[in-house]
Amino acid sequence: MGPRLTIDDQSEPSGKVRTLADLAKIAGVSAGTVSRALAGKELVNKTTRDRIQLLARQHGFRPNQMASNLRTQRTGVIRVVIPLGHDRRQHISDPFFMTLLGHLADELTECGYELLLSRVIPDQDPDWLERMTNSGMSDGTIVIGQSDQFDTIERVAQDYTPLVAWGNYRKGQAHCAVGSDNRLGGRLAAEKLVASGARKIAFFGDTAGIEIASRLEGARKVAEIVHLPTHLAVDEMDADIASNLDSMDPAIDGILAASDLIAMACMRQLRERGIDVPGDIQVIGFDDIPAASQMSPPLTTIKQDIAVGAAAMVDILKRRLAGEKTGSVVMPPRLIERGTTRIG
Amino acid sequence: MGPRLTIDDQSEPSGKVRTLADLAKIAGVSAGTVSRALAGKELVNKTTRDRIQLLARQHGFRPNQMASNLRTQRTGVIRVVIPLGHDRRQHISDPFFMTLLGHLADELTECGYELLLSRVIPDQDPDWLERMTNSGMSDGTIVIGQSDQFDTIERVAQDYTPLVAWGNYRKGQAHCAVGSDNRLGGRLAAEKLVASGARKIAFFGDTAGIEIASRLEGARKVAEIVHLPTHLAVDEMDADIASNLDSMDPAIDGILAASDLIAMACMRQLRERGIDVPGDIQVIGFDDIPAASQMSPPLTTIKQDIAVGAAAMVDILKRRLAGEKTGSVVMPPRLIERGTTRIG
DNA sequence: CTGAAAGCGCTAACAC
DNA sequence: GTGTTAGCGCTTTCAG
Repeated sequence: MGPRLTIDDQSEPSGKVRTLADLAKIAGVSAGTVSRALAGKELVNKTTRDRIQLLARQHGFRPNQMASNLRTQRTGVIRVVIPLGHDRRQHISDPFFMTLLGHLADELTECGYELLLSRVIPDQDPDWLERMTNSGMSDGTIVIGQSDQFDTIERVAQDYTPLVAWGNYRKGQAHCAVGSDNRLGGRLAAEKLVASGARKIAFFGDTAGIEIASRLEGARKVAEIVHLPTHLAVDEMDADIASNLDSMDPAIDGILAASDLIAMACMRQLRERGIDVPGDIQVIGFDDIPAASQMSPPLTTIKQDIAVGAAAMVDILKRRLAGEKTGSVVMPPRLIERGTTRIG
Repeated sequence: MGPRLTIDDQSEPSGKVRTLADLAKIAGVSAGTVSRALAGKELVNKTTRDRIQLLARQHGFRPNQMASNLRTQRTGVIRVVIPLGHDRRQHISDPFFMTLLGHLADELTECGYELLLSRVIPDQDPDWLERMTNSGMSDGTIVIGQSDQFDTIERVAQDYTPLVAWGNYRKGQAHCAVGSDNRLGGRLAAEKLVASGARKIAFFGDTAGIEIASRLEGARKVAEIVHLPTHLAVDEMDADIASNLDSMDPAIDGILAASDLIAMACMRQLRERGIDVPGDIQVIGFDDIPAASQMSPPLTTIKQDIAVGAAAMVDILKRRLAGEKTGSVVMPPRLIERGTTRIG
C-alpha cells in the first residue's frame, strides 16, 4: 500500500506551516528570530525581517495567540458579562443593554481589545464573578448592570482591580461603577409628572435591581408613588401591567416606567383600553433607547447617554489596567420632553 | 531592614495559591494529581480527590484556562463575528443582529461555550476572517451576516470547517449558511403588496449585502419595482428616505423595506409628510423584530425566526466540530399581516 | 493510585 | 543581529 488514503492523513498538500518553528525552518533562522521579526522588532535585520514577514504571508501563517498569551501573561481580551440576576430573560429584549454592548464593542475594538461575552445566571452559580476574573482568559472585566449582584461585585472588587461595572453608585462602595444618577433621574421624572398635573402616580418596575430601586427612591422624594412590580421579560411584562392597570381603583393619571421598554408596554396596554396618552394618563420612561423617539406619540423619557457611558467604562478600565486608581463616574441623566406628557 | 515594604511585594498576605503546583505543595501531592482531582477523574483516590477539591475551594483556586487550552488544543470558545461590510454603522442600531446575538449567547452558554465577539471592518483588513480562524483563540466561528463578504467566507471555508454563517444560501456554495430564503421572502412581500392593490412599488435598501439583493430579486419576480438605495445607519437612513420620497414623480403606493428598521424610518418620514399608511401608501418590512408589533400601526412584515436560526447555527457548528459534514439550512420566512398593509 | 517528565507554541533573557 | 535556553501553567503519557 502506498501512503495515500491513510485514515488520519490530515496534513496539507505541501506541509502546512503552523508554528514559529515551522516557519523558522523554511526561513533558515531560529524560532526566536521569527518571533521578533513578526513582532516587528527593530532588533532584527530589516532584510531578514521583511523576508520572514513575506514568508509568513505566503504561507498564511498566524502565530498562536493562546501560546503567546500564556507566555506574556497578557490576553488582550476584556470580558463583558451580563448577570441575569433578578430577571433572567431580560437580555433578549432589552435594547438598552444591547446598545451599550454595541458601543462597548466599538470602543474595545478601537483600542485593540477582544471582547469575551458572558451571560450569567448568578443563582445557579454564586461563584460566577470569581470564575470569570480568575480564569486567566481576560485582562479585565466589565459588568453590565449590577442587577441584584451588588454584594458579589463588591466582594470581588476587594482584590481584583481591573473591574468596572455599569450601574448605580452607592456612597462608599469599593467597586468602580459607571452609570447615571438614578435617584436624580427618578426625581426629574416625578417632578415633570407633577409639574404637568399628575396627581396619582404609579411606578412600574422591579426594584430587585438596585438601579431601579434608586429611581423609585428618587421619585418618592417628590411625590407619593405607588409601586407596581413589573417583570422585565417582555411576555410577563405585558401581563403584569395589564393586571395592575385593571386593578387600580382610584385611577392613576401618571406612569413612571423604570425603563423605556416598560413604558412602551404600558402604552400598548393603555391603547388597548382606549385610554388617551397624555390626555388621561401621562407616561414617562427611562433610558431613551433609539425606539423611544420613534413611537407615536414619541416617548418622554429620562435619557442616559449610553455612548458616553461606554467610552467612560473602557477608558477607566484601561487606566486601571495601567495601575492607576480610579473612582466611579456618576453621569447626570436628562429629561427629554416628548409627546407622552403634557406641557407645563 | 525587614522584609516589609519591598517594592515588588505583590504576594498575598498568606501566600496566594495561583497554580496547580502551589496547591499541590500544600496538599502534599504532585501537580499531576491535583490536575486529575480537579478534573474529577476517577483515577485518583476519592479521598484525596475530595481533599484537593476542598482545598481548592478554600483557597479560591481556579486553574488557568489559557494554559489548559494551550495544552489540550481546545479552547471552549466560539468566535462570533459581525462584518461591517457595506455599511459599517449598521450594528449599533440593528436590533435584528442584536437579537440574533442574544440567542446565540443563550445557546452557546447552554452547551458550555464562551462567546468571543468581534466586530470587523473588512475594507480595513481583507485578511479578517483568516486572522480570526487561525488565531488559536477559538474552536469555531460564526459569522453574523455575509454582508458583501460572500467571497471571503467562501475562500476561508475551503480549508476551515468549523464555520457557519448567517445569511443567504446560493446554490453550490462551499460554506455552510443558515438563513432565510430571502428570495422567497421578497416574493411574499411583493405578492402581498400587489394583492392588496399596490401599483407602484419601491424597494428601500442597500443591495450591496447579498441577503438584501436576494430580497429585491425575489420581489421582482412578481412586480416591477424601483430600487431606492438606502443606507443602514440610522442617521443617513432618514435622509436617504426623505430625499427619495420627495423626488418620486409618479407617486408610489407601496413600500417594500429591506428591514423593519428601514420600514420604521419610512413610516416616520411618511407621517411627517402627512401621508396615510396604509391608506395612501402600504408598507411592509422584513425581519419581524420585537418592535415591529409595537408600532402604530403595527408593521406588516416578513418574519425570520431568529431563535430557531440561532439554535440551528449552534447545532450545526457543534456537529462540524465533531467532524460531521453538514449542509446549509434555508428557512422559510413567513408573511405577518398587520396594520401597515390593506386587506385583500 | 500517584509521581516524574515531556511538551502545547510562543517570548524574553542571556549569550555570542 | 541572531541562536540558545528556560519557562508561562497546565495535561497526559509512562513508570512504578
